[in-house]
Amino acid sequence: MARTDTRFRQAHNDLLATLPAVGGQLPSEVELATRLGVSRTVVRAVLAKLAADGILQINGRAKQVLRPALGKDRLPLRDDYTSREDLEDRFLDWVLRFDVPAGTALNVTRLSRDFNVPPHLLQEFLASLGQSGLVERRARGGWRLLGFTPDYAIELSEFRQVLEVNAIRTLAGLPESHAVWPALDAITDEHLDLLARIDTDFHDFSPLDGRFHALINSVVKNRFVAEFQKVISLIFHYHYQWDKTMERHRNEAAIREHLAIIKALKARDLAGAEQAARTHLATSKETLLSSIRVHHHV
Amino acid sequence: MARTDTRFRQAHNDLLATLPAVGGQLPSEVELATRLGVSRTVVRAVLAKLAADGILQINGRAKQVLRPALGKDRLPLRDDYTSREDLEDRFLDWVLRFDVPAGTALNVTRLSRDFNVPPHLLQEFLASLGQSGLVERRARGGWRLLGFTPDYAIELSEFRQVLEVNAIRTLAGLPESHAVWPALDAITDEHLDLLARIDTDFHDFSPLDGRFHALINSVVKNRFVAEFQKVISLIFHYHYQWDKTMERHRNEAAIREHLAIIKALKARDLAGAEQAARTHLATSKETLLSSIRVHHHV
DNA sequence: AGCGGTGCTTTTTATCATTAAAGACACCAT
DNA sequence: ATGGTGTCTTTAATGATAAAAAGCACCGCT
Repeated sequence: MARTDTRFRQAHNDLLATLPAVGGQLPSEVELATRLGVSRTVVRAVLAKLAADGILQINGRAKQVLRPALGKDRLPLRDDYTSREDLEDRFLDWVLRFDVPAGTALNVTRLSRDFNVPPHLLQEFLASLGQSGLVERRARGGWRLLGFTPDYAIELSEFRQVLEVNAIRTLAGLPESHAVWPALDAITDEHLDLLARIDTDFHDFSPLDGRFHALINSVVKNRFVAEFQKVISLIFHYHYQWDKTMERHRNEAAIREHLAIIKALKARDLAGAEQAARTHLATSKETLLSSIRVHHHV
Repeated sequence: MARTDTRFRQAHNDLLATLPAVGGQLPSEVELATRLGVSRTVVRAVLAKLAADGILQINGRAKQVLRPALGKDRLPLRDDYTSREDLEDRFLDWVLRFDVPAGTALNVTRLSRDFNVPPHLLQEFLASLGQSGLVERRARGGWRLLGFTPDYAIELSEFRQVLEVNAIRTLAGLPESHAVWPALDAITDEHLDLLARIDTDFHDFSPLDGRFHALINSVVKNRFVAEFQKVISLIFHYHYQWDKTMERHRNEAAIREHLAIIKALKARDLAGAEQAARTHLATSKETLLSSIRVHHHV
């Protein structure tokens, strides 16, 4: 058919929930529209419905409440579609977790059913993934999953290294007054804190790692870098989630590598910092690769 | 309605064009499908149509030609939609050339009419542009053009510099036997050749520039780099097309900068090559920026 | 009995008509 | 004059639908 009337139903229920007492008046359509966050068209449809249900009496600009709203006046909402972000998460989860072989043809209909989104949005989502190289348009219809292969992981890691080493260089050249320095101090403390309780809390490392790399990269103000950083952190983050081998040991080592980078940066030792960063990124790359290999051999 | 039957019509006409003489036989459906590049379903539809038109007599696997094909047997084709590549070109052309202000809301219906593509494909195209930062999804429907602003150009140039300096570093470390060295020699000659006839042929520089940068970047085998290289060269290339100020002088200077980079590379002078590359990229950036400014003030 | 072939069915995708929603404009009432 | 409503136009999301692809089963010929 056509667009869903979710918007209308939502506004309808929202208005019912905040209805004035019997005999009270409702404000103008424009104000209601602002309040409910919808267009006047929707507001008018809701008002018409309420009038038809005998809840309101509408007469020009007078909108008097005739009776209180009952439970059965509420309009049922269909369970909502998955949001764009959820979709991204769930799709990556599917690709990375279930080890979908490279080259698999993607079935838009099936996926959209599984992920509970209109096919339309899935299509758009796949198109937006195009640039990340995980997925490809087939010549005559449909999509092909290129997959999260070792090749892919290597190239992603190398690209990450280029970006991050560049960030380190930029950072090392920043003046003392720059906000990044106190932020580095703060995150150093967080690292030391976690290190002290690493035996029990090593799971806390993943978010800290994310914030550390985000901080480093934040000094490069560039929309392209930022865009890629999103893909990168997404993928690395996902792998942290399910590669449990040697997790405690790995995380402790990574914390020490982070601290080495920070130490060199604070000493304004560009060469040292760059070297430390390369070491750390190489470790990350190996971790990522080994987790793929382990996964592939399960 | 539904899918267009362009595929069917095309196959129909193609088959007519290669029809054997009267009395001859057609090969199997599978073979025809391969030959025409379509599925068997389409082939069968075509054969049925030809039988209905009295051109073929079909009897089990015998497909005999009854009469030659006439001009009026050909099915008319609707003028075809714009291809994906054309769309990309035309869209960028529109954005860059007509100086669409940043923040403009894009009208999918109108654009799809103007560009002669189904709205559907335009949607997909806009989604795929998402990553390049030129366009953004609005909260409740529609798209917004973020536009090709000076900010955008600066960040693009900086990103380009990060990638290309990295390529230069990689290149300088390659062994003598690597194929890039003879390729560099060859492109050096092309530069010298163009330099000799620069007064008349300065228009030939743009493609040469494209090939030079592509060669430099070709040593980095990375799908993410390659992806971005496409965006970058597209945009720089577009600007070359219509910024005619000082074109001859600019191009001559650029050729000399290219030669300086090559010279340093061949001397394995990494620092020198990097410096020369930075200089050249800075010039490029200025050119791009000034062409935007000029354009904005027209 | 095997294999090249066809008949038929089942998916799956691209397109389009339809409807919800947004926005614009003109007019009305106070 | 200003805040409001009535009405119309435009636009985008959605589901129905037709085209194409892919799969399955069987047939006939050697």
